[in-house]
Amino acid sequence: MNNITDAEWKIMKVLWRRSPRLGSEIVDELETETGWNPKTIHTLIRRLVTKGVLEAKRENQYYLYSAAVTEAQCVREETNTFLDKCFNGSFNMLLSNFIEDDKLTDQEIEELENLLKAKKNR
Amino acid sequence: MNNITDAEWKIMKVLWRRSPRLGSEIVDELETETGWNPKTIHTLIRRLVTKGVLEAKRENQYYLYSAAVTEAQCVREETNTFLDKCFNGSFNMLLSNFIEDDKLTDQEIEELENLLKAKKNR
DNA sequence: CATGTAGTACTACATATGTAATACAATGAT
DNA sequence: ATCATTGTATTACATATGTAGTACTACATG
Repeated sequence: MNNITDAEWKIMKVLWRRSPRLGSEIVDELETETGWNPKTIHTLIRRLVTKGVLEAKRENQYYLYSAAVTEAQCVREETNTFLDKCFNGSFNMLLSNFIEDDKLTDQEIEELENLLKAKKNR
Repeated sequence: MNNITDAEWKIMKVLWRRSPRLGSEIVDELETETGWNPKTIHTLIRRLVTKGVLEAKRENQYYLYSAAVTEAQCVREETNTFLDKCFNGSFNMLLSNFIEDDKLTDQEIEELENLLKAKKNR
């Protein structure tokens, strides 16, 4: 439903790895990696809370933040948006494109075949 | 290199289908489908020219627009951005996710297997 | 020739997004 | 008790993006 921007996505990833967390923990995880000012990180957190995809529970004087939507849901939405934009919504078109582009190693192709085989047998 | 936004992408698609085209032809293709005002369409065209992904050749008093980047290039960039965001850049992770999510019909799975087989035999 | 119409050039404006700064308050160290 | 630090709340501001509007111009038509 609610759009999570690229910058916000990085916050969500931290919370998807483990929730709940204090703001300071999120800052610790992201400050070096992203180079963001802690203020920036808190702004992003607040926006995510406003969007309803993060939950904030006040514990004493601080907030504990948790992901309120699953990564799977969000990834699914992103995937659909991406497929619509680039491949008219067709996953197979993406795949053919990828396969023809020689983006996959032989080993990856093997793995895929096994995945598909396993899927069919279920 | 240059970012093509979602709205701009629709313009590009028209030009990728056939180039060059007059502005009026682009408007004709998109006005009904998108509900955009012709002025809006021209704004998007101009931005794409500024970004260097469309070429504009003056023919008499009008411009003829052509795609200056291939769809394949753009799709590749979009794909990489998407994979990085959602699947740490791993195409196989996307695939497993998709397959487990039951997003594929049996027929699609067949098609994929054939694609992979064809690829391996080459 | 006078006008309407449509393309071109430029401008506008709201919302989104990235990236903070400021103001205030509570806590922890002197 | 005081002051520096750090969260919280609010505000700021540039650029991006969606979505046009205005001004000017030139062809097409009555």
